[in-house]
Amino acid sequence: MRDEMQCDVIEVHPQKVEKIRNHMLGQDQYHQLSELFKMFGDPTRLKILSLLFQESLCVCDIAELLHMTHSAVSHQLSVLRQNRIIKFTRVGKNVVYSLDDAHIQMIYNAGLEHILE
Amino acid sequence: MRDEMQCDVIEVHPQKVEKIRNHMLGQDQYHQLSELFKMFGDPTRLKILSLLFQESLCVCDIAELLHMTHSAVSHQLSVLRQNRIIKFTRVGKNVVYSLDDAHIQMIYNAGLEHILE
DNA sequence: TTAACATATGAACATCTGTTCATATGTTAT
DNA sequence: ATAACATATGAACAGATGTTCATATGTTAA
Repeated sequence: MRDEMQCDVIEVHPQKVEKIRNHMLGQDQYHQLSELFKMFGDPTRLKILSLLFQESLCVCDIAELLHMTHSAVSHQLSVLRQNRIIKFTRVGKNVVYSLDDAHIQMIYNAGLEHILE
Repeated sequence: MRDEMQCDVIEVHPQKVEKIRNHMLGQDQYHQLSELFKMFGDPTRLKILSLLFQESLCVCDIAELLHMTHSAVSHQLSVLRQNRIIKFTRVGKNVVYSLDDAHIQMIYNAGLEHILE
């Protein structure tokens, strides 16, 4: 019934624990959720997102705004694309990136509210 | 005026870029924000948070619920504590952890809404 | 077609992250 | 004080992450 944990059954509050366990998400959902939040866990990607909240932009504009190489920006855009945070359309020589989903800005804003107290 | 970027001023849409630049946050704020989101970027920490949304818990209960070693849980709790996501109080032999701020659940829920479409 | 521009991508690299293991600290009951 | 329990912490390690560099792909204009 119990595993090799050190603390005693009496100490662990078993009914409390069982009740909480029933309300947990599935493993896969925690994983999905962490992958989503990882996208917000890097300053470069946050900057890119905050730019795209204002306006759709090409790689070149983003690189200029962030003072970064095109390559570094393109790699991050690729990550954001793969995680369906942003989408893109080709316009002539340029590839224009924009937000894929309104949820994204809500998550960003929820975090921003927190750090601004 | 411009740096060693490859693309031409005409291509970069300079007034568009300047307008957007004025609305950016400071470097430090992007960093703070990314540090905050990093806390949500790991399944173990998400699980711990989702437990604490329901109820304050001691390390032992959390380890039991997550089938993890006390040490691994304690390390993550330490990270969450240092980033002021959770707080703790000692109750006899136990240390009981709980949420530090209502914002935390809002951020989590915003993410959860997104992955649930 | 060729040259020039815009973006993408693979490999390499240094750094960061999360867990484990061993050990230390702190609390309570005896 | 001592033993047993609960938690914390440092070092070490494997795996993930972000940037750079070199190169490839794709588009447009000449």
